[in-house]
Amino acid sequence: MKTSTPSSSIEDYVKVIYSFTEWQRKPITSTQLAQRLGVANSSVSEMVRKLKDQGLVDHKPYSAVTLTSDGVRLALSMVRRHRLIETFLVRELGYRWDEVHDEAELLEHAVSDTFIERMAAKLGNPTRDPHGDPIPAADGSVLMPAAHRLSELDDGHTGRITRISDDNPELLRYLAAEDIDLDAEVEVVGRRPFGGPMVVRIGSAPAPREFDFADEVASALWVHSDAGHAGCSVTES
Amino acid sequence: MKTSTPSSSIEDYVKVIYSFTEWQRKPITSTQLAQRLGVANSSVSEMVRKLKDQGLVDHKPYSAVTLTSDGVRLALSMVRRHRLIETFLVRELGYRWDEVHDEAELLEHAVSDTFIERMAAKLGNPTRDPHGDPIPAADGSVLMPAAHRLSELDDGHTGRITRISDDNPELLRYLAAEDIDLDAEVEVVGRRPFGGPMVVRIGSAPAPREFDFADEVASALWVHSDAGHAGCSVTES
DNA sequence: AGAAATTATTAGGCATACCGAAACAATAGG
DNA sequence: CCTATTGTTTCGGTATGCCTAATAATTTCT
Ligand SMILES: [Mn+2]
Ligand SMILES: [Mn+2]
Ligand SMILES: [Mn+2]
Ligand SMILES: [Mn+2]
Repeated sequence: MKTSTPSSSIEDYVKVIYSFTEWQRKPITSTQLAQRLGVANSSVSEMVRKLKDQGLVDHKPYSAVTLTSDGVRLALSMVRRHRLIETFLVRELGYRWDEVHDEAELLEHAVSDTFIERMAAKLGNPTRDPHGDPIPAADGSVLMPAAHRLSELDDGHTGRITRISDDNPELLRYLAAEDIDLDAEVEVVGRRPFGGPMVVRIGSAPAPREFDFADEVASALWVHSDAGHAGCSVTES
Repeated sequence: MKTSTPSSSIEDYVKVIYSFTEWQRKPITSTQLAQRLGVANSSVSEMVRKLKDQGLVDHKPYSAVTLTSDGVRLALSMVRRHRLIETFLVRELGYRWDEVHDEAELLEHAVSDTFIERMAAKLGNPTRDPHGDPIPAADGSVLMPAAHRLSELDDGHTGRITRISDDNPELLRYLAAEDIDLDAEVEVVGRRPFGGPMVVRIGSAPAPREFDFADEVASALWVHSDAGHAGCSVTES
């Protein structure tokens, strides 16, 4: 069926469906969609039917929702918008990285393509946002950094922070207060016994600092391995 | 009745009601509101009832619509938003003055107060937008420049362009192409006979240029009289 | 003043996007 | 394997904001 100009709700649905599989593996279910969007399950069922009618998703009743190629195209364009706006807010308007998400969530639906492309040009066509998420290019190509959750790395592993999950603003404020930012060096020192926090060394040679990270922190940080230092125990099933 | 957070439709209605009286005298009627908003008269009747319920307008059936003090407050905040965004688009993103209106019309509803105030600070708290319209301050105070339509000035009158009505993008493009901008010096040379165009000299001493302005152009340009050069024939009834 | 034209309001509907409750599938446990 | 729980969809209904057509008030013209 016809696509016309998608409503902002449609745009958000598609963006959430895409984002769910960006760093995970499995496609999203109705309930997960509902949770992420903050709407009732019944609303999702209705909207998914609409998305399917418009050729944006594939869906068989009672199973997960996946994007069609049209859906991916729309999602990438929304993700690009969102992340460019976040970058702009930080670089040009002095926002902190914990403040940008909600603003971008609304602006992404309101600005024109012209606005986006002029903004991108002004920013020098950045390829990642303030949280390290990759910004898809205008042609839809994405450069996904190879990264793993800090929480899943073996003891002794070293690397740099590539991405920080942006869905908990409080966590972002904590990290900012501790002066932990993208590209910081990290080393897994070890783990406290009985499922306790992870001990991590952060910072370069002169002044490395040690932190005890609760699992919520360690699994929000994504690490790119140092060159030359081989993989880790994470397996992609 | 309660005000909650006004919808973007409500914001547009209030803004249009305010703007109508900004450079004119009489309050707006239902039909004029409908024309400006591009909706049916019946839609206006319904929305005006809603605006009245929310305490934003005064209205007696079959008569014009006026803003309450709450309505004025909301309108000024929307006008401030709109004009700051226009200024930002021109100064920071390289938009031309005929391109900014539509973009601002959507953005004004989507950005936060924080965004507006950081933008204003970055721009140095400008007091007029790219078309010369005054930007209300955050506290609601407005500095209206004393200006009259060029079309209503007597022959021989001189002054500077203070404002250019922004509701015809084509006219704005024409003026830009002729290099006519805010603050340009103007002198009314005379009028061609039988309701013909107005002859106007524009530009400073070294290279003044003469133009024949159709009434649509002459009434879109607003002029602030030169200091020391007394009034004109316009009377405020 | 009375009829005609204009302007405004009301009535009845439509589209979008949400909700809670009810009905229906799928999976998990005993 | 059959039932209980969980997940998903369907049903009926709400709130906005828009429309056209019908009606009502006001203004204008003769
Ligand atoms: Mn959004
Ligand atoms: Mn982000
Ligand atoms: Mn608007
Ligand atoms: Mn303007």
